Amino acid sequence: MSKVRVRFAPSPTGFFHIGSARTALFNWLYARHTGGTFVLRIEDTDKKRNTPEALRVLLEGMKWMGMDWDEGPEVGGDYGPYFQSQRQPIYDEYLKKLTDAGRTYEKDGAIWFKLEGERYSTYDDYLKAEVEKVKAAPIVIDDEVRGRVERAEEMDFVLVRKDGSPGFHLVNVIDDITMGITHVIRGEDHLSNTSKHVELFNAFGVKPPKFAHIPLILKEEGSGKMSKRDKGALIEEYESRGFLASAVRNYISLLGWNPKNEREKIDIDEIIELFDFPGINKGNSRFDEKKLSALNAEYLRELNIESFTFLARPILNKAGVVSEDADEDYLQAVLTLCQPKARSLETLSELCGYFFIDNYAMDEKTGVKIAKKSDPKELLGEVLPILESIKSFDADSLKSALETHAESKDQKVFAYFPALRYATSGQGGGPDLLPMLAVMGRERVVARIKQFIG
RNA sequence: CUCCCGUUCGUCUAGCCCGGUCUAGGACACCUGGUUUUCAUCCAGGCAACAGGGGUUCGAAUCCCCUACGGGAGGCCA
Repeated sequence: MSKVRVRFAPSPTGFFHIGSARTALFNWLYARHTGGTFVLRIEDTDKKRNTPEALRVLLEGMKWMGMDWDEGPEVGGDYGPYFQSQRQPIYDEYLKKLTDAGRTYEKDGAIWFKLEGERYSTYDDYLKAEVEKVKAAPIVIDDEVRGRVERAEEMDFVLVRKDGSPGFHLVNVIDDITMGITHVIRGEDHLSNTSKHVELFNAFGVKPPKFAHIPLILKEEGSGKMSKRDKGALIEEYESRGFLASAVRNYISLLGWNPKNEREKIDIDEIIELFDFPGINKGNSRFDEKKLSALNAEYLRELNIESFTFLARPILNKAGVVSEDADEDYLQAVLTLCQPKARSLETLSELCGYFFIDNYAMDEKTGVKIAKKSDPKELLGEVLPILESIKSFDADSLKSALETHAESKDQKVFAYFPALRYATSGQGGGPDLLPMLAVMGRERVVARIKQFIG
């Protein structure tokens, strides 16, 4: 059996779309699973849209997701060039084969592919015109995902546009032939195009590769497939929002594929091991950011504190919560407390911002709730001297000192907790209170309580 | 308009190929309870689906047909 060669052939548009990312991912996974080769080919024939910046976005998105390519831009390979814009001589050569075989003709300045079969003229409601159709023999493909699919082309199609540029169907097939592609894994939106492609493979006298048409990702709300403008459609957006690449990759691998072992959080090595065509679903799937977030939160919590700090720092910088030269030890101490509570890096500044800034917001609901039970100022007034005078400002010392005081007042120590938390953080919830106060430090805690009491 | 593909809880899905073990399993979300000083943690429980109809069969989520619905493709976009 020949070695698997798959390709991801995006057209740089300036965005890295989640659907493209998943197509890339499935190709990459299949290559890694089979020990094959993953080729990255750039379909940059549309000169207007294909800027260096657009290419950069694409390559960075690939790298962020951890999808490395064995052949393509930056790495080269034996089947190049890997930019369609540089492959014109190859297209000319292959087009000539078709022309020599009598399978092309010119019309309206463009070059068309000539189907074989009986021709007839008919009115087409979609084209709103009288057109020539062909009774071509049906093309049968044995799709790795869908099984047998039969479809007959009924109209000649354009090979070369009248401006001289080669069309998608032509270049796609020629590139797959010349790059030795063995498996074409792509979105189901190409399933109907496959009969055109197989016609071309046949005309070239080349055995077509295997096809695997994967289901589409539907937009979260409304109908239709996910498109650039839809919420959550862009990979770079997840990156900037602080999602973990491993979580995004894990989530989208589960959109249309299933490991059948009832587990959902799976590391990439295991996904590679399990990934194969039989696990790919036929039905389209709808994107669900909540589920992505849940998975992301799981990944986030199991990060070691160094990695967590490394990722959190720029996010907190950006939110204006932590300065560039913030104290590393304090930052890490705070994050150690916050990490188990974190659901996303995106909301981290809301979760732990008060550790760093003094003008934190006071949550009104919590304020009302606390005031109902007791007078927080009175409670805080009682414990303030203790906090000011305690020898060591650590969690254990605070605990025993506060307990002793509470007993003297015939109170439970917990009676003081809500007010302490609220005064020092403005919130009703957060990390364990005593360690939290210890990390904040005496100076900060005392100042905040004084400020609160007024 | 034509052709192609699909349809299991709100969502992602297991089960379907090789019909009985499915009073349809898991996960996210949601609800309830527990733990906890609190909470966006953790634990337990709950709600909730085989699109509809016809067949085949002793028996169908599983096989066949029809309908409905969803998605995609078809104009020199890829």
